[in-house]
Amino acid sequence: MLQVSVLRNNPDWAKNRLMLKGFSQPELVDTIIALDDQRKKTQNEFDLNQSQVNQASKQIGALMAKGEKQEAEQLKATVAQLKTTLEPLKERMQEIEKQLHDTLVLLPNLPGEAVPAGKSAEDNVVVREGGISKTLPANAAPHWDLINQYRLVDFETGAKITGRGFPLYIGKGAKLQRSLVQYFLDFNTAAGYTEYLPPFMVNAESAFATGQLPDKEGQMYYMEADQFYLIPTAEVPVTNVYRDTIVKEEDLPIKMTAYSPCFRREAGSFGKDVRGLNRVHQFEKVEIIQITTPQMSYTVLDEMVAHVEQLVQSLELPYRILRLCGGDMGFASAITYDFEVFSAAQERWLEVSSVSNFESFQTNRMKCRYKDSSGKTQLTHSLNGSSLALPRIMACLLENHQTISGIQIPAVLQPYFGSDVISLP
RNA sequence: GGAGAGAUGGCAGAGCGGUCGAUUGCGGCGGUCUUGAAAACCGUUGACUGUAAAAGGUCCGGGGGUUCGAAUCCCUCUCUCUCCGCCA
Repeated sequence: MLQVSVLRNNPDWAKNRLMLKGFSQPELVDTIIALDDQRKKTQNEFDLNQSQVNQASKQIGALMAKGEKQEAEQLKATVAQLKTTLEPLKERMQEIEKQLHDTLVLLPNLPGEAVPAGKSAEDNVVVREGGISKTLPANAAPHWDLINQYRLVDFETGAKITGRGFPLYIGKGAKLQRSLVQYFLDFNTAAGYTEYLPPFMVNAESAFATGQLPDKEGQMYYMEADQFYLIPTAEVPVTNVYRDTIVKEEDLPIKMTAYSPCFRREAGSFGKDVRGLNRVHQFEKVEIIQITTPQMSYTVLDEMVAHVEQLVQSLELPYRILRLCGGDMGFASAITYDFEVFSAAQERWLEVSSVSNFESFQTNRMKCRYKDSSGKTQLTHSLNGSSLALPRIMACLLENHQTISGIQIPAVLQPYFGSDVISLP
């Protein structure tokens, strides 16, 4: 949620930024400022009245104590009179505040100055490429075939148990998932991230705080009976650890990591994009999250990008890093870097990580603040990134590391996986 | 699922209809003392809103009510703890 003060300070600039993100109603900025003006005015009127009521009530108390009943009764009548104007003012104020909030919540975060203009994925900017490209055997197969050959994932049985997009991992496939999770968590904790294992369902407050509500309501699975949402990412429960808190400046940055399954309805997706492990309703992911001061957040962003890059490199995969253009960014983000790994057998890039700085967009919703050196309370900045999302990493591992004699396991994973190759059954 | 107890500032914990935004202790910050530190002593220390700065307003788990006046009384919801039941 944007701060009204930011919009007030420079409405035209804010509108331009919103348009860069492809937001279709920049005029809402003016609506918000007008509502805020009304709010202030009404608040002022209300406060004035309330102040009189408060004073009179005190006097009544004093008069009663002295036993001057007559005067007290007179004052009571005055208060009753005042209250007839107070009530409608209060109602009006609540109404305006609700309108203001409901409108404010519709605005996406403003993209930072470094964000390139553009509408879709084609306009993203490649920041750099790296990693190892291997020459594949002549009969190289896409992962959905490899999965069958090596008996790693059974989509049909998953569909029988639940539905399409709920993969059933089997044997070495299941173990590879577990190995990756373990490895990623160890890699993150070694870099100073504290490991969390969060609840996999959240309430509406938490989903609102990180920006999933009201924007992405339809993308989440919802438990009607208990009013819980299945998490689309560990970002939601873990960032909410610090909802409604004031942290000490010396405790920043706060670094957290968590594994979780992620549940996404992905309503409306279809075609070859969803083939195999490319897009599923339930997948595993390890996430990194940081809460920092505004001054540090862009340094921290670079650090997180470097961290994820090392992780991708260690898996011996060819990758590239993109800076997303305004139109391709998420609702809550101020700047996002995507990591894509080249899937040789599919001849396409697959997104495996997304690292974003949310600045104060989430923390303003969450009321996560800190006291700066001058003693003033200020909003913190929040950032997060995947390190990493498993299904596509698995897809790329299988495709890029396939050889005639089996799937080679990267050296860093071997201690976790317990062998250096997956052979045909 | 059933019964009971509770929810107050960073923490602990008073407060039982007016003088309570809230006693006190701990912690934090500033100072005195000290070569320095500790101890002791003195002062200071909630959030939000509002303003040029004030004043003013709101907040004692959430929501509603009674009253001129509510942290205090009533209703309701949520959560925590204890006991019982069920269960991995």
